[in-house]
Amino acid sequence: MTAEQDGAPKQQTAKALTGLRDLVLKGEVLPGERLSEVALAARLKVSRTPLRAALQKLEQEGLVVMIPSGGYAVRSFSRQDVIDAIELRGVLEGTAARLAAERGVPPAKLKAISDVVANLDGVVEPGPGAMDFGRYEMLNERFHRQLAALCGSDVLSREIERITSLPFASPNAFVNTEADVPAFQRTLVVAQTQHRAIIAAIELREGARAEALAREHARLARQNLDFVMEEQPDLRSKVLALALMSG
Amino acid sequence: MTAEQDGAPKQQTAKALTGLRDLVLKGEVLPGERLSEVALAARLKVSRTPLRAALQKLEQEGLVVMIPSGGYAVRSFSRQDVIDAIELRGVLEGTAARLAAERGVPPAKLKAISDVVANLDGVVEPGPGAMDFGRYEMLNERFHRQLAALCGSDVLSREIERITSLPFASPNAFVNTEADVPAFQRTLVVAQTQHRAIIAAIELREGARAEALAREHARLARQNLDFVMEEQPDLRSKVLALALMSG
DNA sequence: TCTTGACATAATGTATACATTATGCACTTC
DNA sequence: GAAGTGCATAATGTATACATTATGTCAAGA
Repeated sequence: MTAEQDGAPKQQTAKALTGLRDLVLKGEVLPGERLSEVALAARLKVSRTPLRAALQKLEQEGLVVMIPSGGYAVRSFSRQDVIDAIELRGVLEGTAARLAAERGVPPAKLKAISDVVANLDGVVEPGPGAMDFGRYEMLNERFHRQLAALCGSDVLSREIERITSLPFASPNAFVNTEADVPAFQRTLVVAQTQHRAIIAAIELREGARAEALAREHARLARQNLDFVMEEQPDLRSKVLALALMSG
Repeated sequence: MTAEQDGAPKQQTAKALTGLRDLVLKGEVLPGERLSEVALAARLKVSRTPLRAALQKLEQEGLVVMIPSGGYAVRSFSRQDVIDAIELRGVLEGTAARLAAERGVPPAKLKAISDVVANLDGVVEPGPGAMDFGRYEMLNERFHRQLAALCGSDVLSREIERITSLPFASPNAFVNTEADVPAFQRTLVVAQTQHRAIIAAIELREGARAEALAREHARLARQNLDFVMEEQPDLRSKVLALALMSG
């Protein structure tokens, strides 16, 4: 038996990818430190070959960087990097919204995303019991995914997917935190208002407004970032997405 | 001798990368066709391992796509894909210009890019003899590269570099063609005017204007694309960057 | 004749052996 | 005592062997 014993032969690289991503995001490998291939391969129970494939993919995602002398290291992000990534998500989602408005959207797609917005209303509306943040997270991701695909451009949706793969640039990056901070819960109401407005602008073919709204929507993430960093630093450990940020 | 005989040991993947890119761009491997690893490895005189690394990098650049059943194929781009890639370059360069204006630029960087613009003046100005398109190409690439780095955001410049790696989204994609078409030469004058205006807007901290100008600047590429496709289809073969475009 | 099945072939995915290069440590020398 | 050199060790980059899976062909049956 030269090949693998347990998993399917083609999924070793997937196993390495998810395992490695977990190690990075959970902070079990520190930024800047050189990632030993043999050690990681042993730890993840895969061979070096699929591990190297996973490292390359993670470099493409931006989580690790190549060391000039060879090998890889966990990338460390400055606060400015986080700000820029959020800004960039706003710009790209803004472009998706503008192009959708300018070029028009097939009714089926418009109905699908409108349904998501309607479902989000049910989550955000103050009702009996606590707000279901898990459900919000799921619907919010679905909204942003559908928005990225709304204008039908593969080139654009690929790019949005790329920048969104950075955990702190994800639309849900700060949602987990909000559960613990009552003041944050109200930002979800604002966010949902923006969701509605973006779709309305697209339906009305108001491209500039749709773009501006989507940009401002991403800006909420930056607001949350600033709040965590400057007013409640103790919250920072609760935001898993910020584990990669130094400083 | 198990290792390589000729090249340096760490540069086999670079050799595979450039060689494979050439094969794709020169159209020696047709879009949609499955890329045989063994055949390519033999053709490029490298082993399968660095070849696979190169394939992964090219997938990240967007030139090839994974086949669900395994392996890779040359990606085929529709005309809409080309349009979207150009639009996206405009959006990203616009963001670079806006952020540079909003955040300010260190004088050294500003002087460097201003010098490039000044040198471009010398190329575009109608003087004795034919226009030096090679020099324009070099300076134009330098201008766009410096613009991408002007605001100092690694996240943004990485993204611009990515989209620009698609040959038809490169700032120089249509410059080669212009040499053959006198009417096109005047577009270089317009382009240079826009170069000047973008830098001026950044110096004046006029972010919105800088962004709009950079977007409009990319739009020149789309104009050239439309001209080639609709008015002079025979020119299409001269634009190497369009070899990947189907339809 | 068309469809379906099995089989042979070839190609990918994985594992591992090998060669080169980088890195850390000890020793020598100034 | 500090700095530079040489060597041993370990890690990366590359090549290749192996196992599984996909694919195309041929034949048999409807």
